[in-house]
Amino acid sequence: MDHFNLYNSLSKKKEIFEPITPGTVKMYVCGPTVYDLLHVGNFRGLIFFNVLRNWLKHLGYSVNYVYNYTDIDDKIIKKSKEEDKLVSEISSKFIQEFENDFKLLKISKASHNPKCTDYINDIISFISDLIEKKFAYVRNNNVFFSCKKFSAYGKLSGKNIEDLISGHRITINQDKENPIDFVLWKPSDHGEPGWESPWGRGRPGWHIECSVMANAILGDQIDIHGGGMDLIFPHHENEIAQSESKTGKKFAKYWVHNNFIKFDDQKMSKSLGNIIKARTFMTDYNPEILKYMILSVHYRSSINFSFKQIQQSIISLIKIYTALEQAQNTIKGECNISNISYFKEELEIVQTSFNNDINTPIVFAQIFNVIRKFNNAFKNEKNENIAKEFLAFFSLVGSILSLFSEKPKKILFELNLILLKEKNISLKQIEIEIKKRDKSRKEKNYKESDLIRDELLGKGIELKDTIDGTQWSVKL
RNA sequence: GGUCCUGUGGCCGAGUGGCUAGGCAGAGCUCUGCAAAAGCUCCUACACCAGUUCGAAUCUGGUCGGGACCUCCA
Repeated sequence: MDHFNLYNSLSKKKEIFEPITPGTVKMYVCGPTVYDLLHVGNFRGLIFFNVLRNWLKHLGYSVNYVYNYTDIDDKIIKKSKEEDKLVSEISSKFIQEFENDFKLLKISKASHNPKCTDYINDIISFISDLIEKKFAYVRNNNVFFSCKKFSAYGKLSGKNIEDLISGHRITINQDKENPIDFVLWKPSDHGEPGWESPWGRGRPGWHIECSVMANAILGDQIDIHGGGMDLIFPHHENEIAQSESKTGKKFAKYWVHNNFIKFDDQKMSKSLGNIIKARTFMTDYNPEILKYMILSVHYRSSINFSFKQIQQSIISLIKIYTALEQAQNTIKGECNISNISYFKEELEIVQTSFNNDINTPIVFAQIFNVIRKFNNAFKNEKNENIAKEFLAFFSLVGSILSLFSEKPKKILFELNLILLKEKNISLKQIEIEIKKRDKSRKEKNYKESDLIRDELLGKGIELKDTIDGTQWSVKL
């Protein structure tokens, strides 16, 4: 695939990617509502869209990437009441917490991280414009968007207005002309945060902020708009309605949506209590594992997290870093190879796969092919050039995936420690046993040394004798 | 009820008309004091039924199963 093909939720097809303005890409991804720590699901989008951005940059585009914070919302207000704190205290706390989590991922930041409350004036003038153009109406200090005025309503989600009205699941609001109309501005009660507006003191509705911030920072038309697939309706549908009604232009050229993370085959949800916070995951396991797991499945398929899957990912990462360590140990001096020839074929497939709607599972398949090829070449002699090319391959692919930049020795130890947690043995015990065994081996008392090794193996610990001494690893 | 997605080997997971990824697990071999790592080899599947086609996991129709959205949600 010579061109970059990207699946567009709007056309439900892969399309050749061509930005509106040649050479530059404007990308907006809906960020979190900041009222709690984020879960791994939120991070799936973040990790995927980072790869998309990296790939676009690799293709030579200059990318303007906006990832927003929704810092005014009913959920934040609810939390502020529960905790008797200011809304701004809650939101700034969780923005900070998010940024702390984000740093652990070691991926580069978006170009902009706008906050909704910094754009209240823009929101007010955006809404005023919609009222002027008769797409919105005022009722009792509320402003509603009139969906039937926007004839293309439903084009993203494939819904039609009649079906939505006949559905029983829409809350009837007396002020609405039509049950499916949605609120652009609503009044704030005493004690709730609010801003003066032509419609009284109030705050923005649920969808307007993304339209406004995208417009303020990126302009009337953007190339890529992304988010989780549950945002398709109503959030993104409503964004289209607002933005296109205001500007009369097509809002986003490509709509890109990532699928969900399930846990033990169930959608993560608060009611089921199976939410995994990103921080918990990264503390219990490792950010590298999170990135690896998320990218090892195509972004439009759902992923299932389970303990077994996590273990498998750890094993795969150990395999990768073991080879990286081998290569790094082989080369002397700098590794500054720009031309990869030994792994040319695999690299081409990698590029084709990224071009094919960011098909990361195929990229991983190539990574393992490259590892096998490298190990094969190293069976007989240690060829420094191949090691350098191997590292160059990983440096290139790793920079797009934002993976594989850890120090092998360090992460291999950490990964094994994670696996060790599930075993009934401590690191200290293992070290003592290894010393005992070394002594026996030096005395050529192999019967004794094998006994020690077999006992450890029985507990799930494998020993391997290397030139650097005996090392241990966890066997599943 | 409406709209849409999906069903691949023991497990995970790509592939969307012929060449049949990759990982984990399992078996055998090479290497090694014995192991491990690594390599080689094997295990080779596409829910079911019909149709289109020289040829289908891949297209079409139907059946059955799983899931999402329609309500805040990544």
